[in-house]
Amino acid sequence: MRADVSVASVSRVLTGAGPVTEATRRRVLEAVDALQYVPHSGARSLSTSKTNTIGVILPDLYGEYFSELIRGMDVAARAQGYHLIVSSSHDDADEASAAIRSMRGRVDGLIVLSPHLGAANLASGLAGRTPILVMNGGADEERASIVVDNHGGAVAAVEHLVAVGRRRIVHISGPTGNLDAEARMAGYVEAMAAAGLPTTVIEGAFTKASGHDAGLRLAGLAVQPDAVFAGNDNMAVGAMLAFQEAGLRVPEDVALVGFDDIPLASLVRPGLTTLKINIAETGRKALERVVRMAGSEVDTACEVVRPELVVRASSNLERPYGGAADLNRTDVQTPSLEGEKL
Amino acid sequence: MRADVSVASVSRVLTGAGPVTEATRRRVLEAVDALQYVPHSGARSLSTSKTNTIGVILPDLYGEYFSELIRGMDVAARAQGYHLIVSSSHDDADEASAAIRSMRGRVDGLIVLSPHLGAANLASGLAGRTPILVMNGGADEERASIVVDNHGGAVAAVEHLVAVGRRRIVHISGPTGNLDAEARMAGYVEAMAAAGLPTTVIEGAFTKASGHDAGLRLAGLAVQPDAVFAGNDNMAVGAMLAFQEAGLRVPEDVALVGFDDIPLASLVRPGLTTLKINIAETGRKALERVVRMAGSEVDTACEVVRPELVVRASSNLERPYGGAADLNRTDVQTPSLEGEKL
DNA sequence: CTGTTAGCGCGTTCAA
DNA sequence: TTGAACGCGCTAACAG
Repeated sequence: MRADVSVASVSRVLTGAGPVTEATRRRVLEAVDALQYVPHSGARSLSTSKTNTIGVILPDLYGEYFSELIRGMDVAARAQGYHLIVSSSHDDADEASAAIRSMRGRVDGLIVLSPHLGAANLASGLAGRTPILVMNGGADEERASIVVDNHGGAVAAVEHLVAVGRRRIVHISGPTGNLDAEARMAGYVEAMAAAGLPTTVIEGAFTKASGHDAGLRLAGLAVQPDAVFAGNDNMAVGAMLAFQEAGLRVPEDVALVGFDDIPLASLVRPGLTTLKINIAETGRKALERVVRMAGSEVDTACEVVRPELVVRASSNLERPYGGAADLNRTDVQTPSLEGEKL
Repeated sequence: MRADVSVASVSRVLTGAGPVTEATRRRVLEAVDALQYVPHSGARSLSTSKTNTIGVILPDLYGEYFSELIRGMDVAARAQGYHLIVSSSHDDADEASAAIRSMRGRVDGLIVLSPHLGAANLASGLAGRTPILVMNGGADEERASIVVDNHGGAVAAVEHLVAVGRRRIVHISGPTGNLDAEARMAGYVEAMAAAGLPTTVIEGAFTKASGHDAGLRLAGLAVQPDAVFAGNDNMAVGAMLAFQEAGLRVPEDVALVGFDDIPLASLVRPGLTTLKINIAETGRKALERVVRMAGSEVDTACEVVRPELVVRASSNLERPYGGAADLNRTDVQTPSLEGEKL
């Protein structure tokens, strides 16, 4: 060794654990500096069985919902001294399951958002005791999870549209098989029934393009709807554009409500009424919980995120430009999240 | 061992290397299945000194530019059997440098986008021979890099605005210290000089909010500009909203050009004229190059991405709704990228 | 307080 | 073809 010390002393100095004399400590740091030595975190992980890394399994990275979520997780991860490893674009359960398996020995915990992964896949996916937090829409009694109150949000959306005088309210749903989508649709159906109104559902795919398609079809109908509740903001924005291209006015002819409150929702004209989920904040919570679980804290709670109705101009005749003030609003309270950088 | 074989045989079966009898091979696979055995990738990495992981160092995850970029990288990574580990929110060189250091032994290569990191920091950051590809705006003679032709793009923007009859063209710049921002501003200044026009620059921060602020200031001027070239789309959109709130019409009163062609650019009304960078595609290329470098292929090339002027309604009186067709367009050619999922 | 030693879980020599 | 031993770089337990 450059500093005439053993590897153990070096380890002690670098990890900060164990007793070291100030003199040797200085010698070690000096040598580290001279040799440009950087510890090999892979080897450290093998020795400590701690990787300080959390894996995130996503269906896809497209759309602002997921990028916001990852941003929230990443900021929290940095604060906790953790790294984030992302894995997306899993089109089926097998792929997602393989992705989970390949994470073994690489992560201390997992956050799973892939709706393809049922409880069975999760159990078979990882042999050891890798903590898993699921956020794929299905409430899980046994496992740590975060779910959005999709049903309640959808009911609030319909009730709002009814309150502003709409009656022919159509729902553009998310894809079948997606639990979030199905819960939102169920809430719509129930609330419409409660209001004594007939239901109409067009299936979308949570994408802007599918919302656009649905909007064009609705605009071409003999009896057009006077309101649309879309399963998410992405589709709502697509539908809004379709309506505008077809010469329909929003909200005068068709009121529009989305779901999620992605950043884009407050930027489109008219501003989009939606059910706000504090996305980045939810990501932060998820990461902090899984980190605690990695510290062998038991956690089988199912946290429910309740979306909040944010009324903007798309469903409100009295607020033509509502939402502009949102530009300077910071949703997440963490100081480091303030402002919006490139 | 469950299958009465040595660890070596198991290794041979699982890695596919080395000679194995069909009989033992079957026994091993059977035991693997029964035991729910999953190889420990961390240990494997230590042994092979291959992590199959690429690290991405970002200044921040905010905004569509970076999420698109990561998406392109992630898709390519999966295709190559690689994982992606992201690390963002490094506000200064020290933090970013620390982030790089903590990646040692964790990744096979690095893609660095932090503009804070000069060549010096990069060199001192990683001791060993971890391949690094830089994309932080500065052309690097020695190192593998991908740079955008910011100067050329800015010149094209100004020439376009001049061609459609604008004269009082103001630039909203990105933050000082950001190399991309500075090159775009330089291109603006040069092109304006070539056209014999006076320059005005307002400094922004690449954020929507800063573009909004700049827009409000410009709208309040005694002599308002008849065109604005913003350093990126984010700021252009912010300025567009500010103009609309101030009662200015785009493009009739003020034409607007952005930079990047983020997905939002074709969605705002009017559609935003911009300099298109195929963001996801650029991310894909970056990942593939760094993976090749990890396979000890030497690469010190500096690839230049030339942005393409996309004219939409924000600078064109004859195309009030230009950009709607973009909804169904797929920028990246990879099949798995088609459509736009939640 | 410090140095020596034994694993962490794998891939990879070598000898059998 | 297979199995036993070694080493990847580090930390944790022990002994000095």
